[in-house]
Amino acid sequence: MMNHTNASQRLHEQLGTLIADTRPGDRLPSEPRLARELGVSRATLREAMRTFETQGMIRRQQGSGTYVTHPVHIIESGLEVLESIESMAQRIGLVVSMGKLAVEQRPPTAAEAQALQLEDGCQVLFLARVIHAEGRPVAYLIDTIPDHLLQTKDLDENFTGSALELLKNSLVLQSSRCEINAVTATSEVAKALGIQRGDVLLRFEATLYSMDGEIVDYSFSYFLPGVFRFHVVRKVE
Amino acid sequence: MMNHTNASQRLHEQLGTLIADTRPGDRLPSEPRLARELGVSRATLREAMRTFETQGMIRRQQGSGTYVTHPVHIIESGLEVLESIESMAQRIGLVVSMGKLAVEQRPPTAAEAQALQLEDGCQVLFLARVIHAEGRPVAYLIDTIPDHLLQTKDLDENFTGSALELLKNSLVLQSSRCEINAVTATSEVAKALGIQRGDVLLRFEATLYSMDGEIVDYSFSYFLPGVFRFHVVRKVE
DNA sequence: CAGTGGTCTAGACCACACG
DNA sequence: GTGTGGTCTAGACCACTGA
Repeated sequence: MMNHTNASQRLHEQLGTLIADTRPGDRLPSEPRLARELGVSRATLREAMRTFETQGMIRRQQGSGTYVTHPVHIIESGLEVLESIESMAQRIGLVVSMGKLAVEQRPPTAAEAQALQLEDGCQVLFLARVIHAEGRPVAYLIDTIPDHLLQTKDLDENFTGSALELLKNSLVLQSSRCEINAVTATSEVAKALGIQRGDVLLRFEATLYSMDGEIVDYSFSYFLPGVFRFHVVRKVE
Repeated sequence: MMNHTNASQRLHEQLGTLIADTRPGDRLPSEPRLARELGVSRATLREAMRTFETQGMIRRQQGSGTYVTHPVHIIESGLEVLESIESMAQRIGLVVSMGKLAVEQRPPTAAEAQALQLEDGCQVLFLARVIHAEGRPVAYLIDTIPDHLLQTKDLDENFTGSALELLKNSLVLQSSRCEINAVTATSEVAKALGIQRGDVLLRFEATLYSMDGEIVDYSFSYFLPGVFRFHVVRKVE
């Protein structure tokens, strides 16, 4: 076989069986050791591990080790209806919780001002938080909301991470325009989700409209592939 | 320099300005030379280049060089309606064409048989092709169709790459169920699209239903991020 | 043929986790 | 402190392109 991909493929298979043979929660051998045992360099091994990490089969924790993860139920959702992650998870009996939360009240960036169609001098409430399912980070959500609609003081200890639920309290919402793309994780997002910079993520960029046509929320949502299964029914013609 | 991300960020900025200052179509300095000039190793430089390649700003061609690409018009489409890429492109006045085409008539794999709900002994028509826009590969499409619906002989020289148009000729179609995910390119797909293995792609996995409820097509579509902008309107409640 | 990008190696230093 | 993963380096060999 001249095919030079066989080396990578073989390594991929070896890693796959190793992970399959390891009990969930257990730790894999360290990278230097595993690289030696498999006869490849650490860089190559890490590249091969990336796929499994992306699929959520292993979790790498700096300073501690690489662990085989417990399989996570897949969160499935149609995209036609806007739904919070909690709501999606609840439907399949999955427990989700909010991890790190960052709140800022500040002037909007140029992009935010444009997306929200804000006048000069307005401020926005900025929310960034990690969503966990079964103890693992699975999504990173960023919302930017005009501060005449929502302010820091409106966030109490009952805030679960869903900006949607929060806005529903004081507004009648209409719909969200959501752009879908595939991106690689920046350092910031990678850190929040416990993955590596450069790993692949599904990204939603959305603007939320209230019933009277006002833009009330501009958000970025980053989802771990493998945990979420989003679908849409597309009609012909 | 305490912040270790500053090195990467600075490199990213340097690369960005270099690309911006280079005329589209022109070649960048070679990797070894550029790495020397920027004071980083080739591996680090290549990692930094990956982002720009993903965004379609540069094109790397083995044995030849790295070129700054001409900006491509963005192909925008809503997902509610199933539409061929040609049709999408036509709306914005973009010329698309089919690149490499592979056709097979063979028994289905287990996954294909399950997705298409085929009985034993059936055969399928397998279509894989690259779609180009403005001379650049932008999508890789794979369709699997039961061979009682479509056969190799039905593909004439007028085949443009759209399985949808082909099926419309003989069937009344209803809708498509499309799962959306972010993936990294396999060697096969990377080669077809002229990107690197491991680069990020948007993937649609779809099953197409005819008006009488029969599954008539099972497909995977891989899209270059940056070229396509898919959106969906999500209603509240 | 020389030069390019694609891949891999061995080794190093760092920030971090955990005892 | 010790060992982990995260990152970077210098160098090598390969497949491929194009003169």
